[in-house]
Amino acid sequence: MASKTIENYLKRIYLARQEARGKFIPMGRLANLMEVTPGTATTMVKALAEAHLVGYEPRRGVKLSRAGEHLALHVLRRHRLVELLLVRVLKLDWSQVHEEAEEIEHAISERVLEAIDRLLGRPVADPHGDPIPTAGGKVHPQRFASLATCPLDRPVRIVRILDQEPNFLRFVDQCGLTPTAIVRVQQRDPLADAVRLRIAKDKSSRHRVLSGGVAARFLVRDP
Amino acid sequence: MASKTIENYLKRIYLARQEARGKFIPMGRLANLMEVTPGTATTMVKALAEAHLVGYEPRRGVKLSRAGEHLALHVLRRHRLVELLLVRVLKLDWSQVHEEAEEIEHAISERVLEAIDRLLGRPVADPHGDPIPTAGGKVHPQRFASLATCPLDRPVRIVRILDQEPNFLRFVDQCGLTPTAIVRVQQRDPLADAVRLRIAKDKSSRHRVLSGGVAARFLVRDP
DNA sequence: CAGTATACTTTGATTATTCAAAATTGGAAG
DNA sequence: CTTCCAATTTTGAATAATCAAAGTATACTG
Repeated sequence: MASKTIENYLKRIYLARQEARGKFIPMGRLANLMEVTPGTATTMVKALAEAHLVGYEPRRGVKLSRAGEHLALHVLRRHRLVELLLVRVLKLDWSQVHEEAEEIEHAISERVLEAIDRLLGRPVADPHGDPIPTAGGKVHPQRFASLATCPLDRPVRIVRILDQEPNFLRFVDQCGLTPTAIVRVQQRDPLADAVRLRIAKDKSSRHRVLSGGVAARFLVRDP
Repeated sequence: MASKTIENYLKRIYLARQEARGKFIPMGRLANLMEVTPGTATTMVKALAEAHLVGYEPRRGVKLSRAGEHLALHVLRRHRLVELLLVRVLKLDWSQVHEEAEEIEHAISERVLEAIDRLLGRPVADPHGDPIPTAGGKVHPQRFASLATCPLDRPVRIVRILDQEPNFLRFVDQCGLTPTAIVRVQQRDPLADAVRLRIAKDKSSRHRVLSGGVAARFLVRDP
């Protein structure tokens, strides 16, 4: 059985690979993500390599092996189904479930996982819009535009938030920029790095201005 | 924060004290319950004593301190609320939830616990009839008779099963001797160590014979 | 190409939890 | 009392995960 620590390393490596499309994750980056010293990351990764869960090349970095990716996807499945359970059944706040799930994901068996999946009706995305891997370890590849790249003056639906920071999510909630919300980007100012948008369901119908970096964290598609 | 291991030691010590009313639990007994070697139990208990969670007297045994008992009750509360969630919401099998909860109990926060408690409507007992400690750490002291001691030829309601073994619980389920079931003890034969009873809702209305030891694991009260 | 900064790896140590096996002790049996 | 046994405690060692700090390589800079 993989320990909690091993599961977390694999999950982080998987998620890091998403962002930076390069095959190898440098050790410094991993150490940062895991909040450990670089030496710890090196030691741990060498152990993971022993267990054939990752490929490791000194001074280049790590990447997941087939087995490692499979395990990472299982952890992610548990994480995301738990998040959804916490929101939909236990009515927990959207912005808090990530940290809760971070612990629970290591404690639930296949049996409980299946029960959650059944109860929720085989959902395909968690409360942040992150796709839930199947039991077989497949993820539907999403290729969405973001508020930083979608066409101007056309309504789009927010489908995913690429950030789990409670503070950020509370802000998102406040603005009404949650998944399923409909918004329209009115203007982008590259020099000011500003994206100006209007939120559909907002009674006050206020404008909102986000930086390009923040806007890029909202994935959208046609409503 | 108390580790999973510490929580388990405290929980075991608490539960062991229930059975044997003597104040101190001998180390051998604890080592057995924890499935570790005696040396391990001694080491661990000395650490717990350092942390003022137990009182330890060499060659006499351990007992919980006020703080230790408080923590033990918190763990038990988590365990039992999780069991009930698994049965009532996730529809897991009665006989399996104990082992599942054994892991999950260490992973849930106060926030999640409160959400479960609310969702379930502040329940007072888990699926086995075991009382759920309050958030403040109180347990309503139950003083029930058992099938080994209750009056003959009078209907009684099963309210609690003092055993979590999946095999035993499956058998209990099969017989229909689950909590809330109404039964009547027809006869006790001390020499044969046999308790003969009839189950009310059983269509076949069959008799059932249990040993005295097994009968004592069913707590009952007036229906 | 030499010199240095940065990123990475190694080394030596620490904490938590465990085991196996040797040492001890407290009382039971003679 | 002495002897012995069973229950404990002690000792020495192992594993997992971590850190601090020293050493090494890579790449950048002039």
